[in-house]
Amino acid sequence: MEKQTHLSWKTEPSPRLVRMAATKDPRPCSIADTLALVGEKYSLLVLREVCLGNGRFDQLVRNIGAPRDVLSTRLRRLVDAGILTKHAYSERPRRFEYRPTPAGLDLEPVLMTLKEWGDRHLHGNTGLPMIVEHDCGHELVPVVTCRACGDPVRHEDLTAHPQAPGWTLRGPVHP
Amino acid sequence: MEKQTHLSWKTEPSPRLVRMAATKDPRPCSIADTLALVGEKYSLLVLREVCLGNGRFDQLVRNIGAPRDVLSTRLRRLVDAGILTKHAYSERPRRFEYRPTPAGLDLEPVLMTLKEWGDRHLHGNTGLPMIVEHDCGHELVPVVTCRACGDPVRHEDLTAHPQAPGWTLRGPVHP
DNA sequence: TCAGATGGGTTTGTTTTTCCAACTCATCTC
DNA sequence: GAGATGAGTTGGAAAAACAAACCCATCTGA
Repeated sequence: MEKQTHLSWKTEPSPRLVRMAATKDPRPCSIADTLALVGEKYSLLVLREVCLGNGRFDQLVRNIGAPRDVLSTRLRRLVDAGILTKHAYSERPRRFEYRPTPAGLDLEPVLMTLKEWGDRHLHGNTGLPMIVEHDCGHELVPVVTCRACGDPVRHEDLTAHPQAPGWTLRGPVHP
Repeated sequence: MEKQTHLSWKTEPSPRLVRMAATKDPRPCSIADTLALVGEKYSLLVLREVCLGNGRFDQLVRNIGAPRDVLSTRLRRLVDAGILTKHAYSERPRRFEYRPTPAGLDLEPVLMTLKEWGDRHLHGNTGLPMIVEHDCGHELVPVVTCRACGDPVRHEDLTAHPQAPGWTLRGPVHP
Protein backbone atom coordinates (compact mmCIF):
# COMPACT_ATOMS: atom_id res chain seq x y z
CA MET A 1 0.00 0.00 0.00
CA GLU A 2 2.90 2.34 0.74
CA LYS A 3 5.13 0.10 -1.42
CA GLN A 4 6.42 2.88 -3.63
CA THR A 5 8.69 4.09 -0.87
CA HIS A 6 10.48 0.74 -0.68
CA LEU A 7 12.35 1.25 -3.90
CA SER A 8 13.83 4.56 -2.89
CA TRP A 9 14.98 3.63 0.58
CA LYS A 10 18.29 2.20 -0.50
CA THR A 11 19.37 5.48 -2.04
CA GLU A 12 17.74 7.89 0.41
CA PRO A 13 20.00 10.40 2.20
CA SER A 14 18.94 9.18 5.64
CA PRO A 15 21.04 6.16 6.52
CA ARG A 16 18.45 4.72 8.94
CA LEU A 17 14.90 3.71 8.40
CA VAL A 18 12.70 6.68 7.78
CA ARG A 19 9.24 5.80 8.87
CA MET A 20 6.57 7.96 7.41
CA ALA A 21 4.99 10.51 9.73
CA ALA A 22 1.26 11.03 9.46
CA THR A 23 0.53 10.05 5.87
CA LYS A 24 -0.41 12.93 3.64
CA ASP A 25 -3.37 11.10 2.20
CA PRO A 26 -5.60 10.06 5.06
CA ARG A 27 -8.95 8.39 4.49
CA PRO A 28 -11.25 10.50 2.37
CA CYS A 29 -14.26 11.00 4.58
CA SER A 30 -17.20 13.31 5.03
CA ILE A 31 -16.74 13.27 8.77
CA ALA A 32 -13.21 14.61 8.42
CA ASP A 33 -14.33 17.11 5.80
CA THR A 34 -17.09 18.41 8.04
CA LEU A 35 -14.78 18.62 11.02
CA ALA A 36 -12.29 20.55 8.92
CA LEU A 37 -14.94 23.27 8.74
CA VAL A 38 -16.55 23.16 12.16
CA GLY A 39 -14.19 21.07 14.24
CA GLU A 40 -11.94 23.82 15.53
CA LYS A 41 -12.25 24.84 19.13
CA TYR A 42 -15.42 26.90 19.77
CA SER A 43 -16.89 26.60 16.26
CA LEU A 44 -19.73 24.34 17.28
CA LEU A 45 -20.37 26.44 20.36
CA VAL A 46 -20.68 29.46 18.13
CA LEU A 47 -23.24 27.53 16.17
CA ARG A 48 -25.08 26.62 19.34
CA GLU A 49 -25.37 30.25 20.38
CA VAL A 50 -26.32 31.38 16.95
CA CYS A 51 -29.03 28.72 16.74
CA LEU A 52 -30.32 29.95 20.09
CA GLY A 53 -30.49 33.42 18.65
CA ASN A 54 -27.55 34.88 20.54
CA GLY A 55 -25.56 36.01 17.55
CA ARG A 56 -23.89 39.18 18.78
CA PHE A 57 -20.18 39.34 19.37
CA ASP A 58 -20.34 40.13 23.06
CA GLN A 59 -23.01 37.51 23.71
CA LEU A 60 -20.78 34.99 22.01
CA VAL A 61 -17.78 36.01 24.06
CA ARG A 62 -19.74 35.78 27.29
CA ASN A 63 -21.71 32.62 26.65
CA ILE A 64 -18.91 30.65 25.05
CA GLY A 65 -15.99 31.91 27.10
CA ALA A 66 -13.72 32.21 24.08
CA PRO A 67 -11.01 34.83 23.60
CA ARG A 68 -12.26 37.65 21.39
CA ASP A 69 -9.56 37.23 18.77
CA VAL A 70 -10.16 33.51 18.40
CA LEU A 71 -13.88 34.11 18.14
CA SER A 72 -13.35 36.68 15.48
CA THR A 73 -11.25 34.22 13.48
CA ARG A 74 -13.89 31.51 13.86
CA LEU A 75 -16.69 33.82 12.81
CA ARG A 76 -14.86 34.80 9.65
CA ARG A 77 -14.29 31.15 8.81
CA LEU A 78 -17.87 30.13 9.43
CA VAL A 79 -19.15 32.99 7.31
CA ASP A 80 -16.72 32.06 4.53
CA ALA A 81 -17.88 28.46 4.75
CA GLY A 82 -21.49 29.51 4.25
CA ILE A 83 -22.56 28.36 7.69
CA LEU A 84 -23.24 31.81 9.15
CA THR A 85 -24.22 35.16 7.75
CA LYS A 86 -23.52 38.56 9.19
CA HIS A 87 -26.56 40.80 9.54
CA ALA A 88 -26.40 44.48 10.38
CA TYR A 89 -29.12 45.04 12.94
CA SER A 90 -28.27 48.71 13.32
CA GLU A 91 -26.73 51.40 11.15
CA ARG A 92 -25.30 54.33 13.09
CA PRO A 93 -23.72 52.83 15.06
CA ARG A 94 -23.08 49.88 12.76
CA ARG A 95 -23.73 46.70 14.72
CA PHE A 96 -23.89 43.11 13.61
CA GLU A 97 -25.44 39.83 14.46
CA TYR A 98 -24.48 36.42 13.18
CA ARG A 99 -27.19 34.01 12.08
CA PRO A 100 -27.17 30.46 10.77
CA THR A 101 -27.68 29.88 7.07
CA PRO A 102 -29.79 26.87 6.04
CA ALA A 103 -26.56 24.89 5.86
CA GLY A 104 -25.77 26.07 9.37
CA LEU A 105 -29.15 24.97 10.63
CA ASP A 106 -28.49 21.59 9.05
CA LEU A 107 -25.74 21.17 11.61
CA GLU A 108 -28.24 21.22 14.46
CA PRO A 109 -28.45 17.40 14.44
CA VAL A 110 -24.76 17.35 15.31
CA LEU A 111 -25.41 19.66 18.25
CA MET A 112 -28.35 17.56 19.37
CA THR A 113 -26.44 14.31 19.34
CA LEU A 114 -23.55 15.93 21.21
CA LYS A 115 -26.00 17.26 23.79
CA GLU A 116 -27.66 13.88 24.12
CA TRP A 117 -24.37 12.18 24.81
CA GLY A 118 -23.37 14.74 27.41
CA ASP A 119 -26.77 14.59 29.07
CA ARG A 120 -26.54 10.82 29.29
CA HIS A 121 -22.93 10.20 30.09
CA LEU A 122 -21.84 13.35 31.85
CA HIS A 123 -24.91 14.49 33.70
CA GLY A 124 -26.65 11.18 34.21
CA ASN A 125 -29.85 12.68 32.85
CA THR A 126 -30.35 14.59 36.08
CA GLY A 127 -29.79 18.26 36.65
CA LEU A 128 -29.35 18.90 32.95
CA PRO A 129 -27.99 22.34 32.13
CA MET A 130 -30.64 22.84 29.45
CA ILE A 131 -33.82 21.14 28.39
CA VAL A 132 -35.03 21.43 24.84
CA GLU A 133 -38.73 21.04 24.28
CA HIS A 134 -40.17 19.63 21.10
CA ASP A 135 -43.40 21.02 19.69
CA CYS A 136 -45.06 17.69 20.36
CA GLY A 137 -45.07 18.75 24.00
CA HIS A 138 -42.33 16.50 25.29
CA GLU A 139 -38.72 17.04 26.15
CA LEU A 140 -36.60 16.44 23.10
CA VAL A 141 -34.58 13.27 23.29
CA PRO A 142 -33.04 12.93 19.85
CA VAL A 143 -32.91 9.47 18.32
CA VAL A 144 -31.03 8.79 15.12
CA THR A 145 -33.07 6.63 12.78
CA CYS A 146 -32.67 5.17 9.32
CA ARG A 147 -34.55 7.21 6.76
CA ALA A 148 -35.46 4.12 4.76
CA CYS A 149 -36.94 1.91 7.47
CA GLY A 150 -37.44 4.36 10.31
CA ASP A 151 -35.74 2.16 12.88
CA PRO A 152 -33.31 3.56 15.42
CA VAL A 153 -29.79 2.97 14.19
CA ARG A 154 -27.64 0.56 16.17
CA HIS A 155 -23.98 -0.06 15.61
CA GLU A 156 -24.48 -3.75 14.93
CA ASP A 157 -26.79 -3.00 12.02
CA LEU A 158 -24.24 -1.05 10.03
CA THR A 159 -21.81 -2.08 7.32
CA ALA A 160 -19.32 0.36 5.91
CA HIS A 161 -18.77 0.32 2.15
CA PRO A 162 -15.73 2.45 1.57
CA GLN A 163 -15.40 3.86 -1.91
CA ALA A 164 -11.69 4.47 -1.63
CA PRO A 165 -8.72 2.15 -1.24
CA GLY A 166 -7.18 1.58 2.14
CA TRP A 167 -10.39 0.84 3.94
CA THR A 168 -11.19 -2.08 6.04
CA LEU A 169 -14.60 -3.36 5.15
CA ARG A 170 -16.44 -4.51 8.21
CA GLY A 171 -19.77 -5.19 9.66
CA PRO A 172 -20.33 -5.49 13.36
CA VAL A 173 -17.19 -4.69 15.23
CA HIS A 174 -17.67 -6.26 18.58
CA PRO A 175 -16.23 -9.70 19.19
CA MET B 1 -24.69 40.88 35.20
CA GLU B 2 -21.04 41.94 35.46
CA LYS B 3 -22.10 44.77 37.78
CA GLN B 4 -19.72 43.87 40.55
CA THR B 5 -16.87 45.33 38.58
CA HIS B 6 -18.47 48.78 38.50
CA LEU B 7 -17.69 49.60 42.08
CA SER B 8 -14.03 48.79 41.84
CA TRP B 9 -13.26 50.57 38.60
CA LYS B 10 -12.61 53.94 40.19
CA THR B 11 -9.82 52.52 42.30
CA GLU B 12 -8.42 49.93 39.91
CA PRO B 13 -4.73 50.23 38.95
CA SER B 14 -5.52 50.35 35.23
CA PRO B 15 -6.51 53.91 34.34
CA ARG B 16 -8.52 52.94 31.26
CA LEU B 17 -11.50 50.71 30.82
CA VAL B 18 -10.69 47.10 31.40
CA ARG B 19 -13.10 44.97 29.51
CA MET B 20 -13.28 41.40 30.61
CA ALA B 21 -11.72 38.85 28.32
CA ALA B 22 -13.60 35.62 27.75
CA THR B 23 -15.65 35.23 30.92
CA LYS B 24 -14.55 32.43 33.15
CA ASP B 25 -18.06 31.09 33.59
CA PRO B 26 -19.42 30.34 30.16
CA ARG B 27 -22.81 28.72 29.64
CA PRO B 28 -23.08 25.35 31.36
CA CYS B 29 -23.92 23.00 28.54
CA SER B 30 -23.74 19.34 27.65
CA ILE B 31 -22.56 20.19 24.16
CA ALA B 32 -19.55 22.04 25.57
CA ASP B 33 -18.92 19.29 28.10
CA THR B 34 -18.97 16.62 25.42
CA LEU B 35 -16.71 18.64 23.17
CA ALA B 36 -14.29 19.09 26.05
CA LEU B 37 -13.80 15.33 25.87
CA VAL B 38 -13.97 14.58 22.19
CA GLY B 39 -13.69 17.98 20.53
CA GLU B 40 -9.93 18.14 20.19
CA LYS B 41 -8.41 17.70 16.79
CA TYR B 42 -8.51 14.05 15.63
CA SER B 43 -10.47 12.68 18.58
CA LEU B 44 -13.63 12.01 16.61
CA LEU B 45 -11.61 10.58 13.75
CA VAL B 46 -10.01 8.19 16.20
CA LEU B 47 -13.49 7.17 17.20
CA ARG B 48 -14.47 6.70 13.57
CA GLU B 49 -11.56 4.35 12.95
CA VAL B 50 -12.12 2.49 16.15
CA CYS B 51 -15.81 2.02 15.33
CA LEU B 52 -14.76 0.68 11.94
CA GLY B 53 -12.53 -1.80 13.71
CA ASN B 54 -9.21 -0.20 12.84
CA GLY B 55 -7.95 0.30 16.32
CA ARG B 56 -4.21 -0.27 15.99
CA PHE B 57 -1.78 2.57 16.36
CA ASP B 58 -0.33 2.44 12.89
CA GLN B 59 -3.73 2.06 11.28
CA LEU B 60 -4.85 5.15 13.14
CA VAL B 61 -1.78 7.09 12.06
CA ARG B 62 -2.29 6.09 8.43
CA ASN B 63 -6.04 6.45 8.15
CA ILE B 64 -6.36 9.65 10.13
CA GLY B 65 -3.17 11.38 9.06
CA ALA B 66 -2.39 12.58 12.55
CA PRO B 67 1.09 13.01 14.03
CA ARG B 68 2.00 10.03 16.17
CA ASP B 69 2.61 12.04 19.31
CA VAL B 70 -0.72 13.84 19.10
CA LEU B 71 -2.47 10.57 18.48
CA SER B 72 -0.84 9.03 21.47
CA THR B 73 -2.02 11.95 23.63
CA ARG B 74 -5.55 11.64 22.27
CA LEU B 75 -5.68 7.91 22.87
CA ARG B 76 -4.63 8.33 26.47
CA ARG B 77 -7.33 10.94 26.97
CA LEU B 78 -10.06 8.88 25.34
CA VAL B 79 -9.14 5.85 27.41
CA ASP B 80 -9.15 7.97 30.58
CA ALA B 81 -12.54 9.35 29.63
CA GLY B 82 -13.96 5.84 29.32
CA ILE B 83 -14.60 6.15 25.60
CA LEU B 84 -11.97 3.65 24.46
CA THR B 85 -10.32 0.64 25.98
CA LYS B 86 -6.91 -0.76 25.21
CA HIS B 87 -6.86 -4.46 24.38
CA ALA B 88 -3.70 -6.50 24.10
CA TYR B 89 -4.16 -8.64 21.01
CA SER B 90 -0.72 -10.17 21.37
CA GLU B 91 1.71 -10.89 24.19
CA ARG B 92 5.33 -11.27 23.12
CA PRO B 93 5.56 -8.90 21.44
CA ARG B 94 3.01 -6.90 23.39
CA ARG B 95 0.68 -5.23 20.93
CA PHE B 96 -2.50 -3.29 21.46
CA GLU B 97 -5.73 -2.39 19.83
CA TYR B 98 -8.13 0.33 20.86
CA ARG B 99 -11.83 -0.40 20.95
CA PRO B 100 -14.88 1.65 21.74
CA THR B 101 -16.57 1.16 25.10
CA PRO B 102 -20.38 1.28 25.17
CA ALA B 103 -20.07 5.00 25.92
CA GLY B 104 -17.80 5.30 22.89
CA LEU B 105 -20.32 3.53 20.69
CA ASP B 106 -22.94 5.96 21.95
CA LEU B 107 -20.99 8.65 20.14
CA GLU B 108 -21.71 7.05 16.79
CA PRO B 109 -24.77 9.24 16.28
CA VAL B 110 -22.45 12.24 16.38
CA LEU B 111 -20.30 10.67 13.67
CA MET B 112 -23.35 9.84 11.59
CA THR B 113 -24.76 13.35 11.71
CA LEU B 114 -21.35 14.79 10.84
CA LYS B 115 -21.10 12.39 7.91
CA GLU B 116 -24.61 13.25 6.75
CA TRP B 117 -23.82 16.96 6.71
CA GLY B 118 -20.61 16.43 4.80
CA ASP B 119 -22.28 14.12 2.32
CA ARG B 120 -25.01 16.68 1.69
CA HIS B 121 -23.17 19.94 1.78
CA LEU B 122 -19.66 19.04 0.73
CA HIS B 123 -20.10 16.16 -1.69
CA GLY B 124 -23.57 16.94 -3.00
CA ASN B 125 -24.60 13.37 -2.31
CA THR B 126 -22.62 12.19 -5.30
CA GLY B 127 -19.30 10.42 -5.26
CA LEU B 128 -19.49 9.90 -1.50
CA PRO B 129 -16.24 8.68 0.03
CA MET B 130 -18.07 6.00 1.98
CA ILE B 131 -21.49 4.47 2.00
CA VAL B 132 -22.89 2.92 5.13
CA GLU B 133 -25.47 0.23 4.69
CA HIS B 134 -28.20 -0.38 7.20
CA ASP B 135 -29.39 -3.92 7.92
CA CYS B 136 -32.76 -3.03 6.43
CA GLY B 137 -31.01 -3.25 3.08
CA HIS B 138 -30.83 0.42 2.25
CA GLU B 139 -28.09 2.98 2.41
CA LEU B 140 -28.09 4.62 5.79
CA VAL B 141 -29.29 8.18 5.73
CA PRO B 142 -29.53 9.16 9.38
CA VAL B 143 -32.51 11.22 10.45
CA VAL B 144 -32.75 12.71 13.92
CA THR B 145 -36.19 12.20 15.38
CA CYS B 146 -37.97 13.00 18.62
CA ARG B 147 -38.13 9.95 20.86
CA ALA B 148 -41.55 10.93 22.17
CA CYS B 149 -43.43 11.50 18.92
CA GLY B 150 -41.11 9.93 16.37
CA ASP B 151 -41.17 12.94 14.06
CA PRO B 152 -38.03 14.25 12.41
CA VAL B 153 -36.74 17.19 14.40
CA ARG B 154 -36.84 20.60 12.76
CA HIS B 155 -35.32 23.75 14.15
CA GLU B 156 -38.65 25.56 14.21
CA ASP B 157 -40.14 22.95 16.51
CA LEU B 158 -37.66 23.45 19.30
CA THR B 159 -37.72 25.65 22.39
CA ALA B 160 -34.72 25.87 24.69
CA HIS B 161 -35.38 25.88 28.43
CA PRO B 162 -32.11 26.82 30.00
CA GLN B 163 -31.69 25.77 33.60
CA ALA B 164 -28.99 28.29 34.34
CA PRO B 165 -28.96 32.10 34.40
CA GLY B 166 -27.64 34.06 31.50
CA TRP B 167 -29.63 32.23 28.89
CA THR B 168 -31.85 33.71 26.31
CA LEU B 169 -35.04 31.74 26.18
CA ARG B 170 -36.25 31.43 22.65
CA GLY B 171 -38.35 29.43 20.34
CA PRO B 172 -37.95 29.66 16.58
CA VAL B 173 -35.02 31.82 15.70
CA HIS B 174 -35.66 32.86 12.16
CA PRO B 175 -37.42 36.15 11.53
C1' DT C 1 -20.86 68.64 28.16
C1' DC C 2 -18.05 65.36 28.86
C1' DA C 3 -16.66 61.05 31.56
C1' DG C 4 -17.60 56.86 31.04
C1' DA C 5 -19.93 52.80 28.98
C1' DT C 6 -21.11 49.83 24.86
C1' DG C 7 -20.57 47.07 20.70
C1' DG C 8 -17.64 45.02 17.72
C1' DG C 9 -13.83 44.13 16.93
C1' DT C 10 -7.87 44.42 16.28
C1' DT C 11 -3.11 44.46 18.29
C1' DT C 12 0.64 42.84 21.07
C1' DG C 13 3.19 39.79 23.65
C1' DT C 14 3.26 35.25 26.10
C1' DT C 15 2.09 30.48 26.82
C1' DT C 16 0.41 26.08 24.76
C1' DT C 17 -0.25 22.95 21.10
C1' DT C 18 0.87 21.06 16.87
C1' DC C 19 3.77 19.29 13.83
C1' DC C 20 7.58 16.70 11.95
C1' DA C 21 11.44 13.97 11.91
C1' DA C 22 14.11 11.18 14.30
C1' DC C 23 14.87 7.85 17.95
C1' DT C 24 13.83 3.69 21.01
C1' DC C 25 13.08 -0.97 21.96
C1' DA C 26 11.41 -5.52 21.63
C1' DT C 27 10.28 -8.87 18.39
C1' DC C 28 9.68 -11.25 13.84
C1' DT C 29 11.21 -12.34 9.08
C1' DC C 30 14.48 -13.26 5.37
C1' DG D 1 22.33 -10.41 11.37
C1' DA D 2 20.00 -6.73 8.17
C1' DG D 3 16.12 -4.96 7.93
C1' DA D 4 11.05 -4.48 8.92
C1' DT D 5 7.10 -3.86 12.22
C1' DG D 6 4.30 -2.12 16.06
C1' DA D 7 3.77 1.06 19.40
C1' DG D 8 5.07 4.47 20.96
C1' DT D 9 8.66 8.78 23.02
C1' DT D 10 11.75 12.87 22.36
C1' DG D 11 13.33 17.46 20.72
C1' DG D 12 13.03 21.53 18.29
C1' DA D 13 10.51 24.75 15.15
C1' DA D 14 6.06 26.66 13.70
C1' DA D 15 1.35 27.67 14.56
C1' DA D 16 -2.57 28.59 17.60
C1' DA D 17 -4.57 29.99 21.77
C1' DC D 18 -4.70 33.17 25.38
C1' DA D 19 -5.04 37.60 28.07
C1' DA D 20 -4.97 42.13 28.31
C1' DA D 21 -4.91 46.31 26.20
C1' DC D 22 -6.19 49.27 22.47
C1' DC D 23 -9.34 51.46 18.89
C1' DC D 24 -13.18 54.00 17.23
C1' DA D 25 -17.85 55.40 16.63
C1' DT D 26 -21.85 56.15 19.21
C1' DC D 27 -24.99 56.56 23.23
C1' DT D 28 -26.04 57.69 28.13
C1' DG D 29 -26.46 60.11 32.51
C1' DA D 30 -25.01 63.58 35.92
